Amino acid sequence: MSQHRHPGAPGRAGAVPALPDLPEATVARLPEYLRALHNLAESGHETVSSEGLAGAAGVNSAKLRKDLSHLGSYGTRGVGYDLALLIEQIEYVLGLTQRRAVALVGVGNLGHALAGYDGFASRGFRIAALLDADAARVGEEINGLVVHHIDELPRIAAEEALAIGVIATPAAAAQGVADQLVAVGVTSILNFAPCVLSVPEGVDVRKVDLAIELQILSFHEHRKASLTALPATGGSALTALPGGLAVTDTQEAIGT
Amino acid sequence: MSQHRHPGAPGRAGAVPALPDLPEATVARLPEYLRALHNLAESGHETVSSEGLAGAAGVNSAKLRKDLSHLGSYGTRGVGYDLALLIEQIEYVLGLTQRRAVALVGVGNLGHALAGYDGFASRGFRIAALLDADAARVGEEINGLVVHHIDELPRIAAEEALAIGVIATPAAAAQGVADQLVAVGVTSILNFAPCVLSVPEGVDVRKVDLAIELQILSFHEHRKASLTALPATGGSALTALPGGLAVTDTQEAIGT
DNA sequence: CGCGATTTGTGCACGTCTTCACAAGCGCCT
DNA sequence: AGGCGCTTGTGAAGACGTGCACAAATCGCG
Repeated sequence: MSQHRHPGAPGRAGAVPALPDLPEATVARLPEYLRALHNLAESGHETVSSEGLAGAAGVNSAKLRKDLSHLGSYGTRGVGYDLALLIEQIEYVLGLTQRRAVALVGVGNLGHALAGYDGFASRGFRIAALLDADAARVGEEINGLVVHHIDELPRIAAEEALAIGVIATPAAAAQGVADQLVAVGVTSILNFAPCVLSVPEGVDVRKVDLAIELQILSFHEHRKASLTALPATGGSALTALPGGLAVTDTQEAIGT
Repeated sequence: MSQHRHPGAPGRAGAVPALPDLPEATVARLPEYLRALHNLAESGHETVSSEGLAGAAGVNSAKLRKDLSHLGSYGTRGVGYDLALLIEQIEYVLGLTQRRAVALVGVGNLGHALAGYDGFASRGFRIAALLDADAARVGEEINGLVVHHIDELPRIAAEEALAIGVIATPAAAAQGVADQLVAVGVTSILNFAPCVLSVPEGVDVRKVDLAIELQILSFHEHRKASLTALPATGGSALTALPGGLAVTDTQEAIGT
């Protein structure tokens, strides 16, 4: 296929260039590729092979090639991918060429950490507002941003085009906050509260739950322990374990 | 199948009861079911139907039944699932009956938040150690725990059976910390640093990256915007957008 | 005791994701 | 110019996950 569909002119928005609809699994990996590409670019590389990039991103090289092929990407056979071009392509597809405004609701323990996290700014995100329902927290300044009351959300949304809402409140308050975010036009929500949000169709919700991740790991620990215990005598003690990893064929190392 | 294999006697460990090896997707959903079950139990319910539990967990009821069937669970047809029994089963399978010790490395912004997060303790986890490489942070007390230097990891691991390591360091330090954790026998790592860890076989790594989640949402925002722009005149302005969600058939609401 | 209402557990078909293996294409060296 | 080695892009097969639809099982009631 030398006939490319010119998937997008990243330079300037305006002409809508018919985004290819990527498999969801591919979309989830693109940010990882992007990070790896930036790292490689800083190390002075100009091009990279699928093998090299796959290694840096922790995936299979065939998977990587198929992922990139979905966005009609430019790579040259026998050489590899041009770093700058590929970065530009991925950033365009992910919509990172426009700096999106993020509203962070809930300035507790986690909210503080998120407000101070540089990973947001380093990609194309800008925290446009810190909000909280607790009047005692309103006015506090975090990382150069002042905390506003959640009731000011409509006013702020009118001034700034909020793209994404981040919920870092207790579970009990999360649904109400989600409703308020949806009401002012936010259609993408990142939810850190341990609860299920119900939102109208067309609104995307992604959930991050630290406790869930730990429980998944706990399951694998449990399974590994039962596997190593089986070939043993049977009723031996389960006191001190470490020393050398014995397990052999269990699970792949990198989880998704 | 009325012949159950007696999948596990949650009361007491010792006899290893041949954990069924569940599909990974099922394992990832079990913690969510567990949380929903606890909520329902607090509301005074004794039993719950697959439909009811599925609603509370935000999944399809058929999926839920299939998931539960994998762990040979007890439900009674015509009635539903017994809450207490199901909770016990899931907690056993996830290995939450034993309180696992977690070592948290990196007490920066995020580490502070994690150290203060109750979600750990509320499930079967206990932060056994706070560690950091920065001598200025050693000795600081967070949430009743004292920060130790990372070099004390071997000593701490000898005293407590560390089950899980949590890495909340900058990306540059993460691989070194992972190596140290592996060296003292940790076989499960939860990585918050934005980088790929390479670990020996048999070690499980799960990654949580806030920036990646935002970028995935950004993609969907970008796609939604391009979809709503297409049927319009073509070159209209992309200034203020909200007012009413127009998108119809786009994506399911709850992401995984 | 039998019947109907209800709900679980599961066979089956479908869609998505992954992985292999290889042809097509590109650059370099002679 | 021609050949050779290397790398991309992709067809095809297999693994995995999902959802429907229904049989089997249980309870409650007349």
